[in-house]
Amino acid sequence: MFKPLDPLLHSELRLAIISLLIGLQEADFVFLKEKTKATSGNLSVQLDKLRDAAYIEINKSFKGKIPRTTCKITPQGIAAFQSYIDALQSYLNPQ
Amino acid sequence: MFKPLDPLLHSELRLAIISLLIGLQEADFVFLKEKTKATSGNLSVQLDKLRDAAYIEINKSFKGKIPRTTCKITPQGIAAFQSYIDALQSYLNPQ
DNA sequence: AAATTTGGTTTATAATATAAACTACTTTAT
DNA sequence: ATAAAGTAGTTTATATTATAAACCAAATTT
Repeated sequence: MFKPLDPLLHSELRLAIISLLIGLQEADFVFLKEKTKATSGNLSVQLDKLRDAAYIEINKSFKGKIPRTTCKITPQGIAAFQSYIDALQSYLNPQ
Repeated sequence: MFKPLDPLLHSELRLAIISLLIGLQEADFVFLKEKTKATSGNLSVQLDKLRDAAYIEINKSFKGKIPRTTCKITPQGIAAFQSYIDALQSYLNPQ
């Protein structure tokens, strides 16, 4: 009847992050922070959780003197998002 | 960009409860428990939260000698569900 | 009449989300 | 040169939420 919802994606901020990354090749911390309106702390924590699950990759570098954190969705992340949407259907249109 | 997701509905069990009640006129505790696979304790707590938000009404009676708790969605509950689905769209198809 | 089942509620614990405080710089103004 | 303010985060503490375990009262079964 109801498919379980991946708890990692069933979070407003993490879902927003993945939504953005699905459509983009790469996005950096500042961009994600602006788009999601998240606080830095919350964003930092949730990005780590997504990376720990291998849903995204996080790369740290420098743009001149300024640190830059870029994020990229992985194939696992894409698959998880697809499953999440699929599972949601079972709630929106239950049999 | 991203519409906020009503935290009351953004919960696997509460979403399942509302999903069921949307399609039904009324459902009782035992029915909801079977369909959602929730434990009694969890179901009890989440039903109270939905009632506190006036998303559902809870009615207690007896079926013969046995207690019976029935639930019914309210107009506010229906509206909240609609908004939730609408907000979800902003995550599944972000601009 | 003891054990089990039904239909729950309450309470305790674990997990999660969030904000506040902090770190390590860089840039700008004095 | 130094102080103040800004950037880009991380860490830690706290509040909220979800979940399970323990419990209760009555009914039913053995």
